[in-house]
Amino acid sequence: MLKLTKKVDYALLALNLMAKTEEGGISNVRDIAALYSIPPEILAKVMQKLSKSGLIQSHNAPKGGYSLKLPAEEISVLKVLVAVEGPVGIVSCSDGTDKSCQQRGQCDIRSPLEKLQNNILWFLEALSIRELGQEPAVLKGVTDGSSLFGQPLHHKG
Amino acid sequence: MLKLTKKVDYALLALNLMAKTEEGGISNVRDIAALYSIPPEILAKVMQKLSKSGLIQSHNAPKGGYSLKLPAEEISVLKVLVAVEGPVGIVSCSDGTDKSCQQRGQCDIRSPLEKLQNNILWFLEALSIRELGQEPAVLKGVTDGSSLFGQPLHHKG
DNA sequence: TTGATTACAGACTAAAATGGTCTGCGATAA
DNA sequence: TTATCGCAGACCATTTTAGTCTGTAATCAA
Repeated sequence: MLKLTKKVDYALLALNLMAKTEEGGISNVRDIAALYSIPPEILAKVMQKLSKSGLIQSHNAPKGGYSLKLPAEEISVLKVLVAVEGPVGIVSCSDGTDKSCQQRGQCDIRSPLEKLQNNILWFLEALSIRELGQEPAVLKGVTDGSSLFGQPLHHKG
Repeated sequence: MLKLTKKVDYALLALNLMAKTEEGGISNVRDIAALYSIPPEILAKVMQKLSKSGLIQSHNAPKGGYSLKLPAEEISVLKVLVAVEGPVGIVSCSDGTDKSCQQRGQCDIRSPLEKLQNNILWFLEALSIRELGQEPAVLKGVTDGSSLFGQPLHHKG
């Protein structure tokens, strides 16, 4: 629960690798899969989805493969996630999946949960695959939760 | 993916209801299940887990049921989540589930993902079931992502 | 022109997580 | 002593996730 799928993992690993290669560099599925011990067929599907979503560019030919279609700074983790797995929602009534929620009439916690979700989405959108491959220090503004709130509320850490 | 389970939904609905009843009030499974159209057997299991985790107190008798064992302000959504579903990790290598990650040797995105996860956990810990039942305005500090960061980074909303 | 190499496409199966059902036991207060 | 509540766990169905298999299409180089 609340877990990223392996396909998303694979996509992030691949994109992180591509972000580190020189501008316009081409990587192919076989090599990436071998490097990370990923089943090539799975990675192939994942890359095709990224391609269809316009995040990467395919080169269908010998010595071909994929290259980033956008600067690494403009490819957010959220975009990757949506490209690979579709719309994201921490509760099913918020991603268009659940058409007939049994609790809808009586549900009185939807609003805060949706706000919670918005935060998560915002984080995912703020984090690019460029930052993904950088050292922790660079990520401080995005991912160090300890400085995010004015008032500590009820958190005891 | 990245979705809360229905059991967690049910737990939050039940706890939110209990938080709104007067201090020390007792609610029983049958009534709560009926109110929210939840299968009673499922809710029963969920409540038992909450009880074992010390979040609520059981009263095993006629006219019995459950009452909050802690003030609603001190029961975080994260505690509920862990009580019902166990340890939380957005990637399996970070919750103790995955003992033999194939990518471990080559993985160079673990650190940022774990920081991302820490943020999510922090949010979940900062949000209590008391806030869960209050109007959106009260939640501004916790759940309005638009004011959380100093620098906007690459987010375009 | 042919063949090796790459991506594209989708059916299919296996495994795991999730959601839900069923049955019986134990505690307690009226 | 019995009806009402929680406790416990086996069991099954469904959905999601992960992975496999087969074949097609595009492109470049020999």
